[in-house]
Amino acid sequence: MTGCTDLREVLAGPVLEVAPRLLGAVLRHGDVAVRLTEVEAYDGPDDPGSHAYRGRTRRNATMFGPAGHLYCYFTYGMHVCCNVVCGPEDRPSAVLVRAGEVVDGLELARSRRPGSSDRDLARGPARLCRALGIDLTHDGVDLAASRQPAGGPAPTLTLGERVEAVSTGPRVGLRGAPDRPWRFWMTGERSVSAYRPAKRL
DNA sequence: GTTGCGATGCGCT
DNA sequence: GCGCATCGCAACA
Repeated sequence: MTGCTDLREVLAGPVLEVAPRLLGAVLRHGDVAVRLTEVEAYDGPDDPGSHAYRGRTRRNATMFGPAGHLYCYFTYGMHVCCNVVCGPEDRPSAVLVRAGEVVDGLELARSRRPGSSDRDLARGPARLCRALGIDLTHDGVDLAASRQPAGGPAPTLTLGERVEAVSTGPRVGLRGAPDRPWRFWMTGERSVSAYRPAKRL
């Protein structure tokens, strides 16, 4: 905890540099903590895969704000996914948190995802949010906030050591710009989401 | 291990 | 209306 300023500073860097640094970081919400093993970069207004591509709307407003905030959105009628907003403030960029390994609060995480194996608890962006208990009410929270707001714990992020073995590849599940190798994961990690190569075309 | 498909509702055009 | 930064389950290898 050296701090919040450090975190904010790191996250305000170029998204393609920030993304790999988030590998190994720990996202905590209350009693449950997840060590991130897979992330995906969304860079600026010119990225056809990004929610910010078509300009600012009510939903993606958080992406246009300062780095270090959590951007949560609802998709596919039933799932919540979350991103860490990063980059300079005038550039809507974010890193989608795709998968991780539960490192604390295992019991609670299991109870939120009954029937799942421990390995699958946070394997996938929507699963990870569910395991952590993150929902749309957490959209816009400041991960580097020094104080917890009243009314319950807020998610926090702690950077880890820089991970050496990082693999990259194309992003997952996008229609636009599937070609950019902006997905990062820890090489050999089994908790990365199952990638469906060569989807429909 | 893989591939295929339906569920489901909000945000945007 | 349409599409979606997905998941879980069923079927198959």
